Amino acid sequence: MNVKSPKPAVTPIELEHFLPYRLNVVAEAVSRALARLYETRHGISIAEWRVIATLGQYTQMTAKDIGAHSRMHKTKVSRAVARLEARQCVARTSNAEDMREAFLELTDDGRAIYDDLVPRALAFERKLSDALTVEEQASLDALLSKLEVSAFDDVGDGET
Amino acid sequence: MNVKSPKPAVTPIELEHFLPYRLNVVAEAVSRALARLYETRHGISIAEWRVIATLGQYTQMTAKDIGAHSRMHKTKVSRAVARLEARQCVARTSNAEDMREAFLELTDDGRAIYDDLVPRALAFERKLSDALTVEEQASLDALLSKLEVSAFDDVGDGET
DNA sequence: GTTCATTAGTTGCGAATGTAACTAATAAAA
DNA sequence: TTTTATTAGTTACATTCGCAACTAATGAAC
Repeated sequence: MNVKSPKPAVTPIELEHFLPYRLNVVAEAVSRALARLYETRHGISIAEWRVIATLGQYTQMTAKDIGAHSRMHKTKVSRAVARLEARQCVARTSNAEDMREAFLELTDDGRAIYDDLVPRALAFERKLSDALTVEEQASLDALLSKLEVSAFDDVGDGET
Repeated sequence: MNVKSPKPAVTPIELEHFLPYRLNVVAEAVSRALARLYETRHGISIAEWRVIATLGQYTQMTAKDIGAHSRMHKTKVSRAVARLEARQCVARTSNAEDMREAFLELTDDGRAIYDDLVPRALAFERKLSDALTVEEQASLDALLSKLEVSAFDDVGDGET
């Protein structure tokens, strides 16, 4: 009892190998690089890009559905759509059957942005995953899917 | 010339399989769940956790080194450290050899938080990667490393 | 030693974010 | 029909973020 407990000495975490940290660092680096593309070419944010991408793929959708599909908070969608509408990239048609919601579509301007960005975004992705073999790419896709399930379901309601 | 060019018709991107999007969604879900842990137990943010984790691992460091190690913008580090200092979790000792910088260390309170969070963070990670086999975990780690390199070096200074 | 450049760290500012509260419309209950 | 609950979407508010500009200290050039 002469040494005053020589430090709690928890085995430390090595941040560099801590999965949540690593995922975040990679995702952030990728997002940032991609955002630069959207921003410099068309002055749009990633949220705006996601709205455009969703409408480019599905033609017509409500804000709620866009949010569900692109996994964005409804206020984020609302504001992204508002900006895009102000810039005439998205058109709103209220639904006569349910006046709470409105169908959103790309305008010609919006589609022009989409058409311009799609090949570049794909090229970006290709360049990114050039570091991986085809098998690795497939593997990564599968692993991300598993993590996604795990992250949304399991984690977050753990013990405590 | 009777049809007015039947839509540009770029092959659309499927957002659900677009790597940057997927990485971001997974990373965000994981971060959010983990942040809830740090927040509810100790009222700290992820940035603050990263500072604590870095100091927990390396004992003493300057703000600059913390930023480099945990890949955070210097203003983010500065503000996180300021909050932690105000809460007596981090102590600052200015370097007599170079008065611009200061060495940072965890106080007892800071270390208590660290000691409390480390096993929980590791449990969280374990739970998360329980969805994967051991080989898959190793594979993911390697793939993330490759992507990290790719994202930081290659991409971002492409053509245009 | 004096000037100039660089570096560590902080702060002002505008933009972006999520929560919670709100509006307006629909649906369910009574 | 009238009340009550739910839903789509917007907005007020507080917080967070990164860039750019700043301060203070060090180092380099001369």
